[in-house]
Amino acid sequence: MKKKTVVIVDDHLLFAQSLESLITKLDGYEVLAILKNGKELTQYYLHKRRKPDLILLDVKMPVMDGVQTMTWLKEHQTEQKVLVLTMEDDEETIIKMLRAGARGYLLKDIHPENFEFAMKMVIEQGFYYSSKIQSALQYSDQPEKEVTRDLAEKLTEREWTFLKYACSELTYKDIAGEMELSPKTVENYRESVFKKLQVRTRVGLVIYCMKNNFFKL
Amino acid sequence: MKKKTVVIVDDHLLFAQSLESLITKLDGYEVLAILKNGKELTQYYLHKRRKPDLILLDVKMPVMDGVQTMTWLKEHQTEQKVLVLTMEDDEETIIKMLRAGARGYLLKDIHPENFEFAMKMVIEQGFYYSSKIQSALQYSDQPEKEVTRDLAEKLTEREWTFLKYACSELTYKDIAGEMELSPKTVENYRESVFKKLQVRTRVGLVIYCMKNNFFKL
DNA sequence: ATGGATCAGGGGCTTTTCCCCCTAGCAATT
DNA sequence: AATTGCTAGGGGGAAAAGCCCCTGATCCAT
Repeated sequence: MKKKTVVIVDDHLLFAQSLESLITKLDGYEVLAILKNGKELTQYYLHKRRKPDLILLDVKMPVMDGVQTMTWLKEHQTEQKVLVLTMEDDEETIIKMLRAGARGYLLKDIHPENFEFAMKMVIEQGFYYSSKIQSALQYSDQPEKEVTRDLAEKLTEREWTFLKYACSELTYKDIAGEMELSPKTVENYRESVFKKLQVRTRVGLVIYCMKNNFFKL
Repeated sequence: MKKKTVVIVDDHLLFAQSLESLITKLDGYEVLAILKNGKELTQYYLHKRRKPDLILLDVKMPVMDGVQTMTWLKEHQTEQKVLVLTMEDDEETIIKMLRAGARGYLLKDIHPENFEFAMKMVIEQGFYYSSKIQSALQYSDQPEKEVTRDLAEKLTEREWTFLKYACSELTYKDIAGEMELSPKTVENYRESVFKKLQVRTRVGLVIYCMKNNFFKL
C-alpha cells in the first residue's frame, strides 16, 4: 500500500518535528515537509513539489497565519485536504477556518489514537469534526455574528497595519509617526476599522483582536 | 552508557507523545512517563516510581499548572532537574518559573538540535538558558520591575473588580454605575491600578491582563 | 468613462482618558 | 497614639479618543 503523504505547517519547530516522528512511526504515512508558515507553503507549491494527501495546519503563525493560508489554499489548491491542528479552541477561529475550507479541526490536546483516526477520516472521507467542534458549528448560522466574522477578514493592508499598532500603548499621533502618515489619516483608519469590527472603543478593538487571535500579544 | 531518563508533564497529549517519539529517536534517552499535569506528577513520586534525570514541564495546564508544580518540586524534590518547555514567552511567566527553581527554560519553537543540547546541559551542567531567556533574566534584578510583578498580585478586591470592568468597552462613568461608585472614585482605582501594573493607557491595561491570563476574554 | 474601493488628508466638535493635586472615615498594625 | 492601607470622594486641566462632516488622487473593473 502506498504511503499517505503529509505536509506539516507549524512555526513550533519542536512540535512539528516531534509530530513528524510520531507520524512516521504510525506506518503508512510519510512527512514530505515541515514548513514554518503559510508563506512557505505557497513557495512549496510554486516549486512544484509533490502535493501531499493532507496538510496539517496550525492557526497562530507569524508571516501568514492559518486563516490566511486556508483562504489561499481554497483559491489556489481547491482539492487540497487540510486538517487544522491547533491550540485555538475559540469559536470564532474554528468557524473562520471551517468556512475558509478546512475539512477538519483538531485541538493539540487530542489523544494520538484519535489523531490517527482524524487523519484517516480527512484523507479518505474528506472530513473530520470532533464533538467539541460540532457544537461550535451549531452556532455558525446566527446571522449577526456571521456578518462580524466576514468583516474581520475584509480589512485592507493599511487597516491591518493600523490595527497592530492600535493594540499597544501608542497614541494615534505616535502611530501616525510610525506609519508616516498624518494623524488625520490614522483617524480615518480608526473609524473604518471600528465600523468593520463593530467596536466602539480602542479597548474593544484590542479585546476583539485577542479573542480572535489576530496576533500573539 | 546508561540512558538518561525523562518524564514529560504536558496536557497536550499529541505534543507530549510526539515529543516522546522524538526523544526516543535521539538515542540515549528514555521516556519514563507522560503526565497530564502537576497533580499526576506528585502521584508519580508518591508511588515511588523511578525518579527521572529530567522533567520536561509545560506551564499552562489544567488542575496544577507549571508554576505550582515547580514550587511543589522545589519543596519536595529539591534535586530534581527541570526543563520548562512551553509556549509562554512573556517575561512574567519566565521569571516566575525561574524563581520557583526551574533550571532551564525553552520555547516550543526551538530547533530540535538545540532541544537536545538543552536537555544535555540541564542534566549534566544543571542549567540552560537560551539567549531570549537570558535577556529576560537581566531585568529580574532591577528592583522596580520586581516590585511591579509582585504588586500585580497585590491588587485589592475593588481594584480587581475595576480591572475586570476596565477590560471592556464601558467608560469609567459606566463602570462607576456598575460598581455603584462616583466616577471620581473609579478614577482613583484607575490611577492606582495603572501604577501597580505600570501601564500608561487603558489599552496597555487590557494587554497586560491578556498577557498574564488574568481572565479569559 | 463611470462608478467603486482604497488611500491620504482635513475641519470642528464632544466626550473620555489621563494626570496631578487634595480630604476623610475606618481598620489593623506598630 | 501614630502610621499605614483600603475605602470613597473631589477639583482642575491637558491630552487623547471618538464622531460627524468633507476633498482629492489613484486604480480597477463593468
